[in-house]
Amino acid sequence: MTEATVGRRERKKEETRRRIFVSALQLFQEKGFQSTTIDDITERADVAKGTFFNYFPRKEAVIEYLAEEWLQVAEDVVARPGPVGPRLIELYAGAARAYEENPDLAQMVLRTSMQRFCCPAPEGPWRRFDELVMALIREGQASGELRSDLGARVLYGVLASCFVGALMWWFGERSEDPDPSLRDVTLTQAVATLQATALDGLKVRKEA
Amino acid sequence: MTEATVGRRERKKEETRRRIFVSALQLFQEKGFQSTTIDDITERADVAKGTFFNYFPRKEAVIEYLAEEWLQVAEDVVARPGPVGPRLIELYAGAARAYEENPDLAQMVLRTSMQRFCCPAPEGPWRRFDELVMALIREGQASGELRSDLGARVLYGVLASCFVGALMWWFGERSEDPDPSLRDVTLTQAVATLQATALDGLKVRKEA
DNA sequence: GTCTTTCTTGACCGCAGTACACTTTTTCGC
DNA sequence: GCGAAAAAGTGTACTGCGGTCAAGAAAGAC
Repeated sequence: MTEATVGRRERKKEETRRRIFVSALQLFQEKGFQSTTIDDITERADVAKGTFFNYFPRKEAVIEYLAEEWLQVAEDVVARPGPVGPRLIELYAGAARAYEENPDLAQMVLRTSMQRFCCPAPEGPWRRFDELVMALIREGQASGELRSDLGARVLYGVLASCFVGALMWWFGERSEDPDPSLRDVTLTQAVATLQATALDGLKVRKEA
Repeated sequence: MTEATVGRRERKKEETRRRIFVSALQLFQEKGFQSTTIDDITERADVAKGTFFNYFPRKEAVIEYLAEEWLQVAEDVVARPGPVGPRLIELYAGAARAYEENPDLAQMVLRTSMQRFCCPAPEGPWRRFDELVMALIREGQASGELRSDLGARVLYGVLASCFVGALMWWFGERSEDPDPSLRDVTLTQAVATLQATALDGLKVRKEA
């Protein structure tokens, strides 16, 4: 019963959410976030306007929902065993790959995230991402892999920044440089390069 | 003529812009950016709604205009003689001070800037800030003060990130830590601490 | 004065989000 | 099975705000 009964209603509900979600993302990619109206979305999803708000309280909530899905992937990475360093890198490299696969959507996610990070108390998926990375850093500090003379949150700041920096570099190269070989540098490479600078600062210095 | 005639109209225009600008900032501080309506602003500035859009194409343009004013200060810092390092630091420390003096407004500026940085081609004041810091970095590379094995834009990425990281740390400490002594760490201190990690990566390594 | 240019005005539009009364579908006790 | 309660969906009407626009007022040139 628990399987079949929870079914019908729950299933239909999930299906409707999915239809709205997918329609919205399609339209965002086709016409951009701003130019897509709720009416566009509900028409394509074949539901009434009010139904949209049953599932997503605001238009941006669709983007937040997408962020949540991507976050699932990130959580799997963090849960893996082994040293902290590679997992941290993989976390950001994964984000970079998501970005390359779907720049338009990723940009919307990033833009929304950025806004959230600017306010003292980020909420929802970003708060969880926050805690996720923080836990990973604390683990690294406990195991002696990461330096402990600075607080975990400082290290988190550097790490997050490293990614932001990579993004900026990537955007910069792409828009400024007419050389196509340089323009084709991947974001993943950009993240790797940034490790050579900022990320190194996080590690325990063996020579000093 | 050029002095007296440029007067009347020109003067009134500037005065109207100022009145709208100041009213807007006041209201943003009193009720927040979102909750302030254009009607609120125009009512306080005692002009018609349409007049607002003669001066600021969008609501956020008020924030951009504020950013532009702050940017003037930054440009003076960059123009100063001497080694590049202290000027770079002063640039960000200045921003940090502006932040501490007026957190609410600065947060809005930051939020808007963040959004702009996320798109490949930042425009307006941010583009100029971009060029400003880039020029400073190139100067440092030319004089041998900053490492040249990485492109100027990479270093810029690290530098900008450093500031973002400091902000995140600052927010984090403030919201999480109940210890008031820790909560009173200034953003300027935060920036300084971040230098110990990310910023060091920029410098020419003398021992290696 | 009158002509031209520039600025101001308020009515107007489109869209996000709300409210509500109503229909349809699903669940579940009996 | 059946019928009532609960939940999800529909459609419409409404509010509020960001942003536009055409017509009118003010400033300067002559």
